[in-house]
Amino acid sequence: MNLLTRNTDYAVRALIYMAGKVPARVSARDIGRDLGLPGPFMRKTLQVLQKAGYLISTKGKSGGFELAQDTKKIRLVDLVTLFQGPVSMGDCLFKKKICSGIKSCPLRREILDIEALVLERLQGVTVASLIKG
Amino acid sequence: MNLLTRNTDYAVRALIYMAGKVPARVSARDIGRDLGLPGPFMRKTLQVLQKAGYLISTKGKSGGFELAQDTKKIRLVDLVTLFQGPVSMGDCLFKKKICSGIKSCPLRREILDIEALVLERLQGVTVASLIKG
DNA sequence: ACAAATGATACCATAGTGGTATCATTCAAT
DNA sequence: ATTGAATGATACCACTATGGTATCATTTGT
Repeated sequence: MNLLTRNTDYAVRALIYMAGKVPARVSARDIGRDLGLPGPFMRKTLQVLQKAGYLISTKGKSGGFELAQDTKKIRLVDLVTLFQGPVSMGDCLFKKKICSGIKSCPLRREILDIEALVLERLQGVTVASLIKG
Repeated sequence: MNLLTRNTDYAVRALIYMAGKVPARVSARDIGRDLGLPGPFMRKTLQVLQKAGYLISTKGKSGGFELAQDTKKIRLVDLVTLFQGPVSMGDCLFKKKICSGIKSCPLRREILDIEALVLERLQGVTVASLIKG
C-alpha cells in the first residue's frame, strides 16, 4: 500500500525544486537531471501540473516551466487528487452491493473514519510547509 | 487508493459471519453463498486465514472452517498485513535513492506521520469491536 | 534555418489483484 | 468398499493501474 504514487511524489519534488530556483523558468530535462528522475516522465508530470494551473509553460528555445501559484496555496491533498483521483479509501464497498442491505456497515464506517483522518492531514500540508519543515 | 483490498474485506466479512454461526463449522461454499461472494475465491481466502492460525479447518465430508481464536484477539491491522503486506505508505522513497542525500526529507516525514496515524487506528479495531459497533 | 523546448498522444512492460480451474487428499455416510 | 463433499495446494487467466519511453507536431529564440 502506498499513500503517494511516483507521479505525485515526483510532482511534489519538482514543485519544491522549482520554488527555490532562480531564474524561475526551468526545463523538464533539467529538473529530471538535477533530481535524478527520468526526464520524459518528469515532463509528462509537469504537463499535468500545467493543465491544472500550477505551472506556466513556455514553448520554444529557452522555454520551460515556472510556478504559477504561491507555494502556500498548493496543497498536498490537491496534488494527490490530481494524480491519483479523489482520496477515498473505501471504494470497493460502494461499487459491489455487499453492504447494500446494511446501512451502517461497521467495517465501512471504520474505514471512512480513517479516511477522514488522512484527508485532514493531507489538507494541512502545502508545498510551502514542506519546504519550511 | 484503497485502504483494504477485496481479499482483506472478504476475510473480515467472513470472520464476522463465522462469529455468529452455530454450529461453528461452515464450508467456504456456504459462506460464499450467504455473503454473496464468489465461493472459490472465498475458499482461497479462508485457507490463508487457516494457515495464519485464525481458523481451524476440517477436511472431508461435512468439513469446513471454524474460528480458532477469540474475535477480540483478531486485529484488523493483522489481517491487512496478512493479505496486503506490512502497512507502510512510503515505500517508494526508500527503494529509490531519491532521498539518499537528504536525511530528513519533509515529504517522507509527513507520509510516515500519516502512516503512524492509520496504523494506530487499525490496531484498535478487532473483529469483535466491528461486531459490537 | 535550426535547435531546443513544450503539447499531445500512442505505446509498452510490469506488477498487483480478483477470480477460476484442477488435482490430490481426507473423511463421513451409505 | 464406494461415493460425495469438503479442504490443501497450485497453476492459470484477465484486467487494471502504474511507470516509463517514443513520436510527431508546434512554438520560439538565436
